Amino acid sequence: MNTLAEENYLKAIYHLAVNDGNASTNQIASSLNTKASSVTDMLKKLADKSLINYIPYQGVSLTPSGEKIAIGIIRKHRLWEYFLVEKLNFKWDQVHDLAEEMEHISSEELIDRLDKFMGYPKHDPHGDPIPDCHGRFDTHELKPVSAVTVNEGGTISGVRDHSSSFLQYLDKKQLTIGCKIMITDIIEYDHSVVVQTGNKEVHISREAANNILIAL
Amino acid sequence: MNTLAEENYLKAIYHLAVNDGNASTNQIASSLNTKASSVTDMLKKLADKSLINYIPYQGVSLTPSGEKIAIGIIRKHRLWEYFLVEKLNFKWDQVHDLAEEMEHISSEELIDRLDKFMGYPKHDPHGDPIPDCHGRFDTHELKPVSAVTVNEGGTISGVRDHSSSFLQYLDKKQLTIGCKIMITDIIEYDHSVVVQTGNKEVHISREAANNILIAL
DNA sequence: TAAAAAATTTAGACTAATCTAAAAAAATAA
DNA sequence: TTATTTTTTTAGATTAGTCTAAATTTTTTA
Ligand SMILES: [Mn+2]
Ligand SMILES: [Mn+2]
Ligand SMILES: [Mn+2]
Ligand SMILES: [Mn+2]
Repeated sequence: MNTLAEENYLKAIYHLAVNDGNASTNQIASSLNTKASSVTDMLKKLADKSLINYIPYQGVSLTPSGEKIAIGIIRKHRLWEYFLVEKLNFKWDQVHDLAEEMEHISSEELIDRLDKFMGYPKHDPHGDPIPDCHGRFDTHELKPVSAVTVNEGGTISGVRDHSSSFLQYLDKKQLTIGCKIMITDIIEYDHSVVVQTGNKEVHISREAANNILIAL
Repeated sequence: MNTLAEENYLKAIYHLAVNDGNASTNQIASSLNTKASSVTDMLKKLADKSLINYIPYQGVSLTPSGEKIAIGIIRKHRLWEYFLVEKLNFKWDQVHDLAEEMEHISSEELIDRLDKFMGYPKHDPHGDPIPDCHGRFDTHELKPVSAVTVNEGGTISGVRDHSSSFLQYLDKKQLTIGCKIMITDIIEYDHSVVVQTGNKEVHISREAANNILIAL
């Protein structure tokens, strides 16, 4: 099928192109910790395989077959993350790097059986949607806590920052996926936010508020 | 750590050297479906890393650190095979190739947690012993059915041929790991064997009898 | 709109892993 | 023990993926 490097490029392009549908050489290079010249080489290879639309100097987008592969890898990544947390009791801040490796296990049948074994979960430990075996997934809108007004609230359903340090910080503050929260105050001075969670009140920075996503 | 190719070479050398402690270039080449010249190149690399003892023209053996790596890979291979059969309901003839890929997932912690999750199984679906996290495993003697006399019997505890076709054949004859059997007759003409299993009697060739291992 | 800066591609080199063909060493046979 | 065969190693190429440095194109700034 495709090499490990090709799969990583397709996935990176998919994530970068979610917004404007287009990814630049430098964006890809920085997201894969590689050099722009290496990216150019690979873009030619992927274009030859009709997995991306590549116009030199103009950036790239995925073709339908490229997108199908990318979504397949994301499906595997998120299912393995779910497995690691739900079955092997890893913490949500420990699983990403492991899943980066496991997402390249090639068997479709394996991943479909894993999906069934776990009861067809809809979201990974970070709240991200898990594509089903046809590549479909829900894409409901979430709001960053920083965009919510006082006395509004909702359920924590996602994060924008997936770094271990941020996830550990959320654990400590008991702000995890599924928690119902209510914004009780916004400090004018630094835009930090006071949040009611369960019986506790916690105080978080504007930056943290910007990286926590809730469903209203 | 080590590359995928290096891991495969170490594992191949381990399996080949089980008997006489030594593996030849050609043996390694044929077990990895590669050419002798490629093997020579890799042997130099592994010797540089002190993972094998290599004397040109004399074959190789694993050093203690090479053996430790090889056993670690075999542990992963067999634990994943167990997982695939016990948790994902694959058949015993479907899991080897999948495990060939999964055995290279690098995390030790992952495999130790998987081991715990499954209750520290001692044998894989083919009866082969699973090394524990220290690399220890039991090595009790098994006898091929072809070496057993009439009216003797025991429990099927291993196979020498791991091919899908042989495993499917055993499934069909209901000769699977854990079955208690008794040899009721040995045909003089072709050394084929009549075996009592449960309430049935099955007739198997000398070759098949040679590839079924029992504990007395 | 011309100059400067930034982004991207090209040129040329490197490593890991593989191959074929030829040379060398070891094992076997006459 | 010499000749033949088999095994193993060496020599020289190839492919995927990466790099640095230089050239080119695009974008921004003045
Ligand atoms: Mn992840
Ligand atoms: Mn995730
Ligand atoms: Mn196997
Ligand atoms: Mn096995």
